[in-house]
Amino acid sequence: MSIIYSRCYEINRLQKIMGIQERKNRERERRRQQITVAAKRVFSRKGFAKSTMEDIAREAELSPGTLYLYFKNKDELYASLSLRILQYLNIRLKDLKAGDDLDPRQKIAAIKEALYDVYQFDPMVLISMFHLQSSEALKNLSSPLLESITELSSNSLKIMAQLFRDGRQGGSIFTHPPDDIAKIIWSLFTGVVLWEESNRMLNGGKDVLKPTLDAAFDIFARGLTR
Amino acid sequence: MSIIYSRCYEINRLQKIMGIQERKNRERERRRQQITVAAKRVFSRKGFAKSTMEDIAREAELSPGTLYLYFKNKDELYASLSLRILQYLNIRLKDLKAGDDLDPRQKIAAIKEALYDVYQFDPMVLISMFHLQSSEALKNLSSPLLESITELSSNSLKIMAQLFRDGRQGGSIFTHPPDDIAKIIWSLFTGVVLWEESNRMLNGGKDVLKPTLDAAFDIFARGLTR
Amino acid sequence: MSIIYSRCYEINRLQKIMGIQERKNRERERRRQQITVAAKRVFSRKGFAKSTMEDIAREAELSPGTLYLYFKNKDELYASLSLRILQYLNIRLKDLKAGDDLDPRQKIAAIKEALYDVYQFDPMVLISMFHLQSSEALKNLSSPLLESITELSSNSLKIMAQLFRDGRQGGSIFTHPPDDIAKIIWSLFTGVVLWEESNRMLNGGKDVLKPTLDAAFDIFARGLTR
Amino acid sequence: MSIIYSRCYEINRLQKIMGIQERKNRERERRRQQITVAAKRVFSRKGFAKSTMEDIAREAELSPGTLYLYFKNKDELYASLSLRILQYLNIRLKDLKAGDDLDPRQKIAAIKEALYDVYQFDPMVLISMFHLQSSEALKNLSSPLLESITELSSNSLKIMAQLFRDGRQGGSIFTHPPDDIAKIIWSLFTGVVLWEESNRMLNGGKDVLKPTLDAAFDIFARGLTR
DNA sequence: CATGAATGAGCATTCATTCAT
DNA sequence: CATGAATGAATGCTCATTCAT
Repeated sequence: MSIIYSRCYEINRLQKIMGIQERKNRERERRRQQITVAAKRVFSRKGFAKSTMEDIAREAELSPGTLYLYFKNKDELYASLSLRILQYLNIRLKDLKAGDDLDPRQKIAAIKEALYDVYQFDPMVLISMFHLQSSEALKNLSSPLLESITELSSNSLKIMAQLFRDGRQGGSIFTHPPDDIAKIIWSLFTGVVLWEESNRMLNGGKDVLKPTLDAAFDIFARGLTR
Repeated sequence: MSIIYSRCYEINRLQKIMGIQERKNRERERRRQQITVAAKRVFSRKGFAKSTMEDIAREAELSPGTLYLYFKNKDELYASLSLRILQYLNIRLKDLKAGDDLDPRQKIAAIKEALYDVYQFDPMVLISMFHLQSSEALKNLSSPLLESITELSSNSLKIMAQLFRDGRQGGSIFTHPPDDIAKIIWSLFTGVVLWEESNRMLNGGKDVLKPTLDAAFDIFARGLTR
Repeated sequence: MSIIYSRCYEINRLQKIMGIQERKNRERERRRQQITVAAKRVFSRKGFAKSTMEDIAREAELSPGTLYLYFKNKDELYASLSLRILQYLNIRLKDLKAGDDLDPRQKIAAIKEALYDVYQFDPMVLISMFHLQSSEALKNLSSPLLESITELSSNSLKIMAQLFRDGRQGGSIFTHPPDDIAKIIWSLFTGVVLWEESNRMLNGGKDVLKPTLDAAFDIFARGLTR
Repeated sequence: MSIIYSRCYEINRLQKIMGIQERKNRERERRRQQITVAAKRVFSRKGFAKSTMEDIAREAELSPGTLYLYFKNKDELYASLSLRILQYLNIRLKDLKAGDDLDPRQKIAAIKEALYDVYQFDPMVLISMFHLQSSEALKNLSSPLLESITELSSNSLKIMAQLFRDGRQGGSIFTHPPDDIAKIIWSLFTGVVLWEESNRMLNGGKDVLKPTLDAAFDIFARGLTR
């Protein structure tokens, strides 16, 4: 009898383990998203420093305590926003590199589009990412998160550099090493975004990021090949 | 002792009668500088968010209350740091424009030096300025200060644009309008500074700002003229 | 599989029909022990104030909610630890009193051993019991638990007093009433334990409880009889 | 002129420094007392764990922030209560030792009075001191405070031991070393206080500490000399 | 002008407890 | 019975700002 009983128990347990774990994980990921989305909204509305955990909790229709079940602290919650955008950048660049519908030169030209898409993907968070990166907030992050950020960041740069290397084998002659080019392109991109952003904040006015970005990359591309 | 004391009184009275307004003003300006310098030091040491008004007061060897006699609030105190650097940038660019030892082409090349000097002048504050500009802190500033900032900022851009216009009359043919070029150059500069800064913070490592900046401006300059 | 499943159902039904109340009770008591043991371990490791219900649940390999099926609240859970030690003390003293291998004088001498055994039985919890007894925590306890504690406590004192009364009939002449002696002995015991404990915490050093306790009881015994 | 001026300045400054410093210190000490008294009252009323810093601030008719100008944190505030009582004990014992109106035997007998006075001085805080000493709270204290506590504590013990040593030279023959006697007396004292305290808390009833203490010390004294 | 003690609103974080599953 | 995710009140502590002296 005890054998049958324990078997029943086993079966139930197995059934539970099978289906439940993945549903749990999906549920958990959904909650994280829910919080992330709320955080982004609050942050856009009230600014980084003025947003409180309670604001975010209210926006997410959760209690403050719940936030801490999914994020270690406020800094990590904010950092996780940056993570998402870096992941997106990474994916876009990987796809670009892997794609076979473009020749090396075209791929290089397409980097600009990828970067602009990143901005489109989440303008506010992109801005905040610059905040984060140049700030003391980095010191409070847990190492796994910090490592993810640095790795994604350096990975994106590496892919860009590789695209330039491929371009060189495709016949282009660049004036500078691919690694340098990659990081300067990224700097140019962030610089323009920041400038247009602060400019719009100071003077109001309309969004002229796209044309400015086009001009900047146009000049840059022209100066790049010899 | 009482004799000395009464004499002191006389002297005070005389000083009052003389009533030199300008000395007052100069004195006042000296105090502001004293505070500004202290703020900069504290800020460099402890980071923007972690610095308190009391820290600054202690560094300035003043009391917290005194800070508020010279600055409306913490945000204005910090913003005033940015002001100084913008003033420096402005002066440097004005001098460059007014100088007659360089021809238009050389002047354009000298812009890079001017920008790098701005960074040298006060690296930490330059970083913080980017923070400030792209942030909610701008909303708390009093209009006079905000106007000063925007005016200095736009003025610097205008001078740079003018230098390019002069260069055009000096024979250079630019691919883009001088105003656009000016703002893209500024963006490139800030972007590179931010990148190198955050990179050093994340990965440690040595300061390679200068070579990166050289490379960036080199590429850019090459792409600029046709 | 469905066959097995339906059989499981049968078994469950049978179990219900058999409905052994006592097994339920024994099971319930086992769970309480499981929790109590876990609480003690956590408490010893992290200290009274720092231990959370979740810590205890994790240690007991149960969920936090389950703890509340067996204990009304955190205070009661902790109080139940004290209960166990008082029960032990009670049993030891009862046995001592009932035993017929010692004469009255020897029994009195054996009290010291009993008390020391209580300390050995669970040092940390004994300490915590003093905390509890002299504290506000008592106010939050439910009356049944509180009554158990006071009853066990007073019972132990009564047995000790009885031992002294027996000793008087055995020829010893005590300078003070047995009830007073009993409570002073208990006080001496707790005082020495607390002192050695705090001393070890403050100054580090090795455990010298036993010799101190011996000396204390030695002096006390000498002063007791006339 | 500048000499006279600077002299005037010096005189003013000296006058200020002279009178002000001591007044400041006295004022500061007064505030600490104010807070300490309030803390003691709140603590007596609501118990150690349930008292909040805000409660204490309200009782002291101050704001929460002010408390932190005088005490590093909650633990230190509470520890400072213990400090006062240890200081009192120390003074009482020093006076006892220094006094020349009692012979060595009488001094030893007077220890009991001193200890009882300590209890009278501040019963609640004495209790809390036992809490503190046997608890994890010790770990959070700053070293100066911790050192003061341990030093005062050990000092008191040393004085008591010395009194017994003096008694030995006065002709008394003790069964145990003076150091051991001192610590056992202290243990006996604290044990009795705790017992009576918890007993009154559990059973209500009137204060019978004095007679119990008398009895305890009576027995102990009798056992002490040979 | 300068002071610096006092303020008190504000916030991140914790954790005992509950309840739908 | 058991679970454990969610709760949300509670709290220690901070710090920009004020104001009586």
